[in-house]
Amino acid sequence: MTPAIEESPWATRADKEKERATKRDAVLRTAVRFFNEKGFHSTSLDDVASALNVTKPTIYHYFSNKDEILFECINMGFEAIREAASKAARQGGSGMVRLQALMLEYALIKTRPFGICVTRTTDDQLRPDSRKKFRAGKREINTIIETVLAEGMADGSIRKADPRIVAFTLAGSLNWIARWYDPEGDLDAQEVANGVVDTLVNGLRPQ
Amino acid sequence: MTPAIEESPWATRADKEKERATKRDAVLRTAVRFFNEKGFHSTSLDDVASALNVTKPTIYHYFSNKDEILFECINMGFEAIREAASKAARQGGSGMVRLQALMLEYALIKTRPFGICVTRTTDDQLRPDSRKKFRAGKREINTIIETVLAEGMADGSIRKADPRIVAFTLAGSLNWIARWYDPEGDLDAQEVANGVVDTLVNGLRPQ
DNA sequence: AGTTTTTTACTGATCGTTCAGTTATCTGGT
DNA sequence: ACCAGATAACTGAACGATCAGTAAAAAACT
Repeated sequence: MTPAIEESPWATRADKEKERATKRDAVLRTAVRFFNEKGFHSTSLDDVASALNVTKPTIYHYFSNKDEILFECINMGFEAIREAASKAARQGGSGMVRLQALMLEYALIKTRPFGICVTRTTDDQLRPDSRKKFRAGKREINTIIETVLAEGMADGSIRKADPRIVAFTLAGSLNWIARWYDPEGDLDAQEVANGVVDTLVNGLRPQ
Repeated sequence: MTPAIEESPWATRADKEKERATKRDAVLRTAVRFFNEKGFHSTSLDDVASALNVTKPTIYHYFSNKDEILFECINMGFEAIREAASKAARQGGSGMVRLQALMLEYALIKTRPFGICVTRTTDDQLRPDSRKKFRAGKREINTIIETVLAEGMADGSIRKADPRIVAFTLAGSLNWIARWYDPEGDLDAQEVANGVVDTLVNGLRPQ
């Protein structure tokens, strides 16, 4: 083993790889902000590049095209939802309890850049290949919700109805947060999440 | 008075104006279908023109630019919602009753082309001027919902909560229909509307 | 003849993408 | 310790395709 030497000014291979990953990540984070703010089509790679103080071709060192950048942003959002789902599943409890936990996390994700990006992206913005994966991802999430719903209806913790329609109703309210939530506004993300989920769980009818 | 003559083969001024209006309308209807299917940016005016068996400059005879076409599509959607709102207001009843009527109509509109277009359009697709009007229209509709909600909460027919959050929750579920409803699917528009509204009114909790 | 409608042919701008080349850093052989 | 070749990071400049939008002429209509 090499003895523990004082700091070397030279980076190790691991350091270099980490730096590359960091830069790649910075591209995604900058890009997703532009996409959410100006829209995908109205964001040029020059916008992203100059915000990072580099030139456009530099971006092509880390990504092979604009489609890939968008797709990876979306994937970050999907991944967050998947984690929320497995966390909710792990915690156990009735269908209703698990669904509520999932919805609260889901709502929070929809106030954050990558989550917002998933909602704001439409099929036509992606190339056929990514579009397929995008659709598959949306179906996957829809299935997760539908499954928990069906379980809750089976165990009596959730009112019985067509799980397909209910799933879309929930997804609609939650996804829509990505279209109206304002971090500068006077409602913070947690208040929004609680409020939306409460409305969905208890409905409009009094009592 | 001119006597009632037999049919003249020449069109009257009114006929000409009507024909022009019909053609203008056809452009909107064709355009909105493309916008909804391929997205605004991915739809070229050549697409629209050739679907109508004319060339692109013909479209410019009826509209001054692409932005105007999109904006008028949106306006048709807004107009439909406004009508639904005033119809619900006219019918009277408790806040809950009027809100339910509004939501059912709203849901149906979101299964139809111009309604879908409103949901699918994002700020960045419009020019500054239309964008302002678009935002104003969205605010207007939001205010309508919030007002009925507040009235229902005041008269006790709707459970009390923050009307802003509840309004967005409802709008989310309803608008989202525009993103998932499939006219070819096995659920018809009325079933979807009933199901979504039922879920929102009664919530997930049993009983 | 004059007006409306439509077309042909073209322009101008945007922007994703690529290419050729520079600099700096790293690696392996001596 | 040194050098040669490879590799990574990055840039300036240009290409190619797509479209929105326009000008001018032809066609249709009254």
